[in-house]
Amino acid sequence: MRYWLMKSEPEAFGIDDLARVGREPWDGIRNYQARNFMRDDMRPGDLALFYHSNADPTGVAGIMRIAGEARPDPTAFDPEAKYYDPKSRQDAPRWYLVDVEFERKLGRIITLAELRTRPELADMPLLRKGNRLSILPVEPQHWQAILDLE
DNA sequence: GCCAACGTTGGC
DNA sequence: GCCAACGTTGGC
Repeated sequence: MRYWLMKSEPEAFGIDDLARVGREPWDGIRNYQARNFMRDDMRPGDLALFYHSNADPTGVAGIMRIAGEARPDPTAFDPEAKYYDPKSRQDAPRWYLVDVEFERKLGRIITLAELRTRPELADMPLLRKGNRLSILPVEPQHWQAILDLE
């Protein structure tokens, strides 16, 4: 089983929203690296940190479970959708999503600022300068170290 | 709201 | 294939 970190702006969709709906298609990803992680490397049962970006505070807010194999992102086909991409066609989908399930909300937000103070997390891709990827793999030892902060 | 970082697009 | 222009992400 692998571990992941997935970012969302809580103003659009946060951990409380996921707690309410239980399960959600993680749509709107329009970055090839992030897509490849979902399509090629994620498996049902994998766990992911739910990370609040562009938030106050920004940081890890909860845990969710990958609930199924990747499938084409239908919002890419919809001209009315915010993330419509005319280059993604039904017979040749360009963008994919995975469904995620709520696992639990953390007792508190583990902030980005706090993660940055931990030497054992220093080599996490999340903390590398300029990294904007919205889906990232997390090493098991980093996963454990983050949850130990809770 | 600003801006650094960085990915994508498209002209050549 | 290069690279300038442009758009987006996301921290602050």
